[in-house]
Amino acid sequence: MTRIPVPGQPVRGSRSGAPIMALFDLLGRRWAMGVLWTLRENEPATFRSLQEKCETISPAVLNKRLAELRQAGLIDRGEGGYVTTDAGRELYALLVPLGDWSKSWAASLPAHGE
Amino acid sequence: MTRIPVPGQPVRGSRSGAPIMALFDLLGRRWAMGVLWTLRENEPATFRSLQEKCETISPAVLNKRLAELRQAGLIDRGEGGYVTTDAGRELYALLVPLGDWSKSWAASLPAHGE
DNA sequence: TCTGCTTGCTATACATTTCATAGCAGATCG
DNA sequence: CGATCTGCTATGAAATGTATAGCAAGCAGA
Repeated sequence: MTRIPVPGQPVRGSRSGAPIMALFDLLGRRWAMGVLWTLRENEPATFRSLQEKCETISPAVLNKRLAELRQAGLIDRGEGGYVTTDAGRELYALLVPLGDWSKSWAASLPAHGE
Repeated sequence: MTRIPVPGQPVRGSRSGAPIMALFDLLGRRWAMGVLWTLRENEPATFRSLQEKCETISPAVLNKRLAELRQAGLIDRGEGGYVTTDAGRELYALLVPLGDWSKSWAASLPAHGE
């Protein structure tokens, strides 16, 4: 099983395991925020539907992220599939402003990268 | 040079390049949020001092993240070292609530993981 | 019960990213 | 000319992620 970053123990980025660093470690894994975002406050989502919504995620990684997010108490498996927990919804709420901000950020960029 | 996720173009997680997905791609790289966090609104930081504050980051990755964050317009190189831009400070401000929340999250976890 | 479909994954092989460490070139001091 | 600090590059190994195939379980209908 994947070892998830635990606050209070050394994590990538902090030997002390400062909560924020543990969180950054957890969320700084490919797709972690994307999955949480996709799950939102919506209906329970099945593994396959999450896979589709995430467009390009591979099942191996999706499975890993789901396991980590569950261990972290952010999501859970319910009747019809995966759902966010209270904690997950709280965290999601904190990501929403990022969504708003990202639009103005996008607008401020050259818009044609490489 | 590292190719950074550009809103409006396909990024990891979205063929459409939705701004939030581009942002998640950028921030979902190891150390990206940690570097931004470490840089805060503080004094300009030198490469070496950032390396120390980040404890375990390797120079190769630090250099890569700095280049990406600069391309993304979040940080810049000033007189005494690296500093956050206005946009970087805006984004940092959005991360602050995560720092607060992470403490209650930490408290709610079994606290002894594996 | 056989066929076909969906579901949640696992297996495999390969590519990319990150880590850890060494060390270099340029600037500054004495 | 050292000695030291700077920002970084080089390198090899390990960890992580990608892409695709496919399996086993659970249903539905015939």
